[in-house]
Amino acid sequence: MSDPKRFLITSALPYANGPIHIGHLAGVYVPSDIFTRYLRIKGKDVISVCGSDEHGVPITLKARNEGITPQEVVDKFHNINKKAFEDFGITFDIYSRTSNKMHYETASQFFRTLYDRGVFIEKSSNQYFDPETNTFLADRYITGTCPHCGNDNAYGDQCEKCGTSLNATDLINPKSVISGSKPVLKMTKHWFLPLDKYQGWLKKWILEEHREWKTNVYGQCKSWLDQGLQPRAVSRDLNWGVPVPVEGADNKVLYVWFDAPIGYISATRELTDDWEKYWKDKDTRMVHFIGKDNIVFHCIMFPSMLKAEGSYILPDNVPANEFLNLENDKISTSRNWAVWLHEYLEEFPGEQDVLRYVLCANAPEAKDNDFTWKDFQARNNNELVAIFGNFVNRTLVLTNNYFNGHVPERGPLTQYDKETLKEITVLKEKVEKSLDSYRFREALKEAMNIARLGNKYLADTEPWKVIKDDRARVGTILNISLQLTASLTIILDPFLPFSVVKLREWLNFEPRQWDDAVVDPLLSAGHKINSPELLFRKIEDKEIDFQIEKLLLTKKMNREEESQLNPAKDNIHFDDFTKLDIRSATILDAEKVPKTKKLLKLTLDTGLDKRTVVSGIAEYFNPADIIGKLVSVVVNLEPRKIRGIESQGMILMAEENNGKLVFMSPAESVSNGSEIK
RNA sequence: GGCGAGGUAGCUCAGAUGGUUAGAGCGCAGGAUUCAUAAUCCUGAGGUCUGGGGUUCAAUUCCCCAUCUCGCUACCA
Repeated sequence: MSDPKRFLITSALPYANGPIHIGHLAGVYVPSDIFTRYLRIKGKDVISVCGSDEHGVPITLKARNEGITPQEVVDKFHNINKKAFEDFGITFDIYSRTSNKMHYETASQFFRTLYDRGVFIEKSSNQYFDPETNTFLADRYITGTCPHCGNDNAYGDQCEKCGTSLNATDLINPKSVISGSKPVLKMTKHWFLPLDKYQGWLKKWILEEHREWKTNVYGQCKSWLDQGLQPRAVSRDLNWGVPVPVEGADNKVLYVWFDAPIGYISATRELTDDWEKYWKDKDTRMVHFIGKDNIVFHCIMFPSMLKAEGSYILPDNVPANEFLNLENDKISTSRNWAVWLHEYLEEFPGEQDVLRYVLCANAPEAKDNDFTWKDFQARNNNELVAIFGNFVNRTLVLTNNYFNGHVPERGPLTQYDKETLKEITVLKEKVEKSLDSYRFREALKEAMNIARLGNKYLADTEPWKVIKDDRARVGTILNISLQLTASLTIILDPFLPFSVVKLREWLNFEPRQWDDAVVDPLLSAGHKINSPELLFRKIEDKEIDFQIEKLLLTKKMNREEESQLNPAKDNIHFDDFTKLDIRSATILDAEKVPKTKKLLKLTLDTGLDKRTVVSGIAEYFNPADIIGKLVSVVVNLEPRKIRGIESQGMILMAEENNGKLVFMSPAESVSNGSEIK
């Protein structure tokens, strides 16, 4: 691996609609910070940039719900998260935000450059427009009836009941979320980045030149490239975001996926006038730390943008992590299923390193992992306290007791002494090798092995016995133990920065560079050390129980929320009711609609006729099991084509809150075609 | 439905280009030890490597089928 002149580390911009949780940390920020600190202590020219991603529809929706402005929403979370990162020791050189002026300028310029160069395709299409508020409606701003499952509250991009993704124009009875009025279709123009044009280049760049990327990253890219890329819109009709810098583009902003990664550039510009050195010099190595949900944006789209612009460098690697689960459940901001960083910092003050350690040791590098509080406790008590903390404590206490806090002279070395010292070099190189290839868990394990080595060394040499008749030998043993301890302050620096600061104080030892970890001796004989405190404290069962209780409470509240019934709908006239023609019918045949997850094609005997009905129930029923079933069916519903099959009616189902479906069947056998009223 | 990643000891995870007794940490059992936050050190028990086929002298590692988990994406590989 050739050595670049400098590094540019980016960490995924957290979306400013919620606080940071352990999933973010384990997936992105802990590894990126370890990597950055590692490069810094190696004396490399490195900058780490990040910031809040503050645009996009969800933030405007949140603002509307809470009756505040989008700016107020992002101000709140930007400040919370910026502080939480700082307090947690994530050392970004700058934590910026996409709502600031520099970003608007940078993003506009970037767009304009591509625009002037004729990179974009302009396309007009019909989109829903709210005549009352005079705005185009993003998909999320439209609700209506899902054509698949009949849910009345489906969004324009997706029905959350049946999970189908939709086009806003698919919805039956569409309704504007903003005004409640019925939207109308209106022509609107958008700009598309023709990703298909970069397909050939991307294939070569990723599939041939970056085979070393992690399998999850490489596989995902390959999947996209094999499918063939399509032009993708880079603008939206919205008034929250960076305005499209083109005449006649009123109320149009840059789409977030285009806007956000440019945030890395604007953050760098804000940090230093010398920013181009980091973005445009071939001797810079850029690394994107992200979660797996961001892979295509950072490996396909952003590189295409950079390539289209032409003067920028491309990422050298994109070490995306998988996801972290919490106590066997997916972490979810909306369901409050998370360990929030700002809460952790309050509840475990001064114990940043414990969480950093646990999240690194159990990082989801190759597959989704699970965070449990019990594991958190165990790793703290059995590893940090018992291995690292304990070794340090034994060494410093012995030195204070036997040599009054002075580093003793080193006498003649035994073979074992020499091997122990040599092992530091071996382990240091292992840590390096792992970090250089983004294997952080392995790196941490090897670093901890230095403390393990120390414990074993003390157990084998038994200075507390030897002291009775060979004080000089004990001096040598402790000298070597102190050497190990000093090395630890360097090797563990990227992982456990807070502990390392304490340890250095006790050792009375200045910060040193990475390669100094194998300098011998680091502490010269006679050097005075201070008296130590404890590096880590044991975490008690009751603290863990408290955290688990907290999560159980969340579960309970979520359940209560879910079990709340929808309020009754508005009253209707009897006439409206009599318009419905519901009959009993028998299912004659049922088969899965090919290439769908939820749809069954049913043939019914309604007494009046035999007809076909498409129903979104395949997840709950096997076709074979429901043949012969007596059901209720609305027979005068206007026929509708679903997946190319004309559905002539609707089967009545009762739906539990968890989505489970139950047939509304006559309690006793009745003849087909009997009217239900 | 398609595609991608994963399913390895009780738990959390490693296992590059296939090769003699499949690894680590924690947990567990036994022993040693007391300098240390009852921490440490040694030894040991524990796996039909999701299931079923196939290729090969040889497969956890390659191919096919099934199944489960996660992610991406949907008239489309």
